[in-house]
Amino acid sequence: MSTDTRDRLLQGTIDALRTQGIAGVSARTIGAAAGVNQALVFYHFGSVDELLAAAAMWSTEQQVAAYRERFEQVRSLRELQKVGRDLHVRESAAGNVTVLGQMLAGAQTNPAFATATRDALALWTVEIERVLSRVLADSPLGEVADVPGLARAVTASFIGMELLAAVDPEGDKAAFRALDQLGALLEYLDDLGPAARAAARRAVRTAVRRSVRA
Amino acid sequence: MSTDTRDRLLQGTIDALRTQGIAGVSARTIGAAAGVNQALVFYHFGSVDELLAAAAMWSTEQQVAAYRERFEQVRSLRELQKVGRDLHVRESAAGNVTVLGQMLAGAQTNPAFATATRDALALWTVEIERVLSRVLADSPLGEVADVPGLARAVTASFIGMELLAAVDPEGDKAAFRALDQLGALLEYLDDLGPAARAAARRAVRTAVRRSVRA
DNA sequence: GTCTATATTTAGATAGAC
DNA sequence: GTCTATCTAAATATAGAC
Repeated sequence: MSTDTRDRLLQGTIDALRTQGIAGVSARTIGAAAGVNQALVFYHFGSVDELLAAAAMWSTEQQVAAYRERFEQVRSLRELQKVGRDLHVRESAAGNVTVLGQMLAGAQTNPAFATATRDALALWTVEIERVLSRVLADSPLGEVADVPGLARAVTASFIGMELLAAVDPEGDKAAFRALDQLGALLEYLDDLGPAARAAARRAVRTAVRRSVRA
Repeated sequence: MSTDTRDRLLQGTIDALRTQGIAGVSARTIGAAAGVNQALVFYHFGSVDELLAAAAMWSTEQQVAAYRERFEQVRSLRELQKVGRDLHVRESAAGNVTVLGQMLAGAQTNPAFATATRDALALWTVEIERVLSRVLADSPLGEVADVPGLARAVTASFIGMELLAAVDPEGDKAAFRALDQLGALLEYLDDLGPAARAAARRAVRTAVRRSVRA
């Protein structure tokens, strides 16, 4: 069946990307990973690049869908951190996030990849935006925070950490610990009294104006 | 002269990495970018991979050296953010940080790259650690913060943002704005009274214990 | 030390049999 | 729709002339 082979090729592309990286994928490595003939890459997707772009979206859609329910249950920054940590540990082992890193690397010099990767990343940021705006709703940060910007920063940082983890596992652990501390500091602000919260708000607003000018 | 050709090859590798990406570099593209014969890659460095590894270190050493003086003059989180922002704008245009992203992508599936990239990243983190420990010296965060971890988180996030910038410039701008706000919030903590600072310290310590258990 | 020439392998892509 | 066979281009790497 056709749909079956298409899906095998999409999954094979992800597997090849994971084991060979963007520099090592080819119609042949993909075909081998998919268990089908390499010529089918061109029959179904036209070119290797188009298959890579399609696979990035296909894979990310699945990933995001798998975490959507957990995201929906998040009610605090602490819980969001826990989901992020779980996601990092789990997908680091599975290597699914690395695939986005590979696409992102390829996207730097390939406009078609850039479009596909931006679209795939958007699937994550939309989800994170939703969680962040809920979680930050009644914190001093929430009233002034650029939530879409924060969501993008989180996504970009996450991918950076994912890439780092492969070359420096110990450094990656230390980095995650440090980010936990940062989250704790932000949560502390939620527990402040009204006067202190107003002061924090002013501090953030001043910074926003400053960064707009810069 | 031999040293001259070696340097030309190293610089050519960086240029090729920037314009072709890790998936597109080859002895020929490097030779062309360096203005020398492709066979010299093998004569001087043994293989394309070894040249890539050498170039990552060579380039990062230069980069870090170019920013060392500015880092040394940083006395506050605000100033560190400004240097980071400058570095992002400048090197984003020059494409020098992207090179580390390309190496990092290649490192995911190539142990030799992983070693070289970890060493190159270490040059940045050492520098950032120094600045952070100075800047955070008398903030509540500084007393409990995992400064080495924070330095690695900063480095990883920076590279992630750099990769993001190429595929989504608007999203990248928004992300940087959001991080500025975060910095402002942290600076606000420095301006708190003794009682509030003690509370913030406790909040962070609790988070550290929690994350050690997790 | 550098270049030319070339052996060998692998990649992208297509034609045509089934 | 899928596979075999194959063309062409490009890659790594080496031998040997200069």
